[in-house]
Amino acid sequence: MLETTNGRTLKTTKTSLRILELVLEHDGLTLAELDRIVDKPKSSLHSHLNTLLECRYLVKKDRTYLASFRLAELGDRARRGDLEAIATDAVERLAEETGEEANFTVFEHGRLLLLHGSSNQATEHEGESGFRTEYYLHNTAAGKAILAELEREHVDRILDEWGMPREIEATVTDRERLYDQLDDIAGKGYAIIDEEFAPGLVAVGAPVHSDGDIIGGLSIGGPKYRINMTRLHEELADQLLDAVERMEDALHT
Amino acid sequence: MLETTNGRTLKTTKTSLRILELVLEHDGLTLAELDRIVDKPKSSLHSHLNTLLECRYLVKKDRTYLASFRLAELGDRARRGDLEAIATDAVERLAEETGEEANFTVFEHGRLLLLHGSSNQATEHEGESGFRTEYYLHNTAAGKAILAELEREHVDRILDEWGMPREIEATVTDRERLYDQLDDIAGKGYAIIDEEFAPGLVAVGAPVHSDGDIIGGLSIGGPKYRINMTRLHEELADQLLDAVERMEDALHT
DNA sequence: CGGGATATTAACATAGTGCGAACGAATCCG
DNA sequence: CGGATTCGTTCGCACTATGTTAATATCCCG
Repeated sequence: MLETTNGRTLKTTKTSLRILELVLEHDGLTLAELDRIVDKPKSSLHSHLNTLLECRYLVKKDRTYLASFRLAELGDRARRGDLEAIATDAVERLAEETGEEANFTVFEHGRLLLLHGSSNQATEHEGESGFRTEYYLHNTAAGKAILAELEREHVDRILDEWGMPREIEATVTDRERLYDQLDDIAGKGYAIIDEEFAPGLVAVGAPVHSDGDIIGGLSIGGPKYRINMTRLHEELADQLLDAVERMEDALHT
Repeated sequence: MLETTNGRTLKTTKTSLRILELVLEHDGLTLAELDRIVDKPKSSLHSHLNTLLECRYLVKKDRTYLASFRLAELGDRARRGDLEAIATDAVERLAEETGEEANFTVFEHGRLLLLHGSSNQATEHEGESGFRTEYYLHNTAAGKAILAELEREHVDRILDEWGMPREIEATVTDRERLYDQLDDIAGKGYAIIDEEFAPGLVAVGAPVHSDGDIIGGLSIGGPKYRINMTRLHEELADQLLDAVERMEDALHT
């Protein structure tokens, strides 16, 4: 699961995929609209769109290009069913036990992708498109816990690639300070965030392993007025680590 | 939703996507394995894999490339939530009413993709990978009903692209015979299949429209010993057409 | 430790892409 | 209703970026 960014990389494919993602994000685009977004000649864009059409990644309704339903089905195949089931169980049970919100995120390419969260059942991003599903490592509980287990060199590669954008005031944006925190975390096996991601939000997180490497992170969080630091560090951290252990056992088959 | 296959098409992107799909189908591939499947130099394949890695469509675990979880999330965005909900309702209700199996499929690029079927709850292709999710038009009830509504020229384009593979003995594989059937169907608004798709299976199907064009097809089917031709043509066809009407109303918002 | 398979990098020639511009086809507006 | 504008598609050239072959590096097995 290492990601090294060297080696040859095909620009044609890259821009095709970029265009695909733009169409996805905008829920459909026409050539002219795309032309306004991307600084490339119309004719070029046209070739890319046409290729994506022929490969059935897009569909054309009148003049606007839309993501195909086939893309959704391809995406489904990318899900590893067992992980999804196990993670969902773990999250629901943890949420139940603690009364707080639990999440499992997949660790991939230096970021965390939400697989299942207890708040929004079934991960349907229903309605509002503003729902976030991808997180940084430096400002999330599970993320910091994961970073603490990686070699410093790897941490650096990730930070180089993604940076450490400030989410709110308390977000750590200085590498040295983050390194210090990671050293603290390393022994405990879990990390916390204290309003570093969103106002009033505190959380505990820990990595989940399978087959020797980190596949994601489990976390519990809630409003600061309900969770004080002792509860976070003791009660919740314990429950979290138990849940992680159960998950890892379940994955071990 | 027309698909015309002319215009420039980028070979680089095409092979990249082909490789992506191969990785998907095989649930992970190593470079050497891929090399055995695809007749291209290893180094070329390597560039493609590397590009897909960098774009986060793949993930590398040891030496095998796997579809990323991010791909699954991208796919989710391709789903139009309203359609999914409406189709699911329609299918479940129809299955309940008739006691037979109902399906809704999306019409795209000359094929039908299963959105929801009453037999397997929630469209999870759990377990067996052999589960089919993509159908031809010429040997399915909904497919024939759709073809009957298209202009002959369009029908030809689709048949040219996909052919008319024989599924079992009774499958229509002759264009002229299919044309005749389509003429029959045209007036009725629904089509039937009689063991043309699978042994013992009969079904009725009809197109579902939204905003003027065909977006998919609804169908009911079951074993021939339980469904005789009169029930199929009268009872089930009626219930089907009612369900289609309800779906189209629901979609009209 | 060494041999065979596998992955990665390097260098080169040309196919294939990017580009600009010209053409057509819609669509808007007075 | 028709001129003007926006949008989509096609064409041909230049040159970049890809495919390829070959060499190097890494891994994995006994």
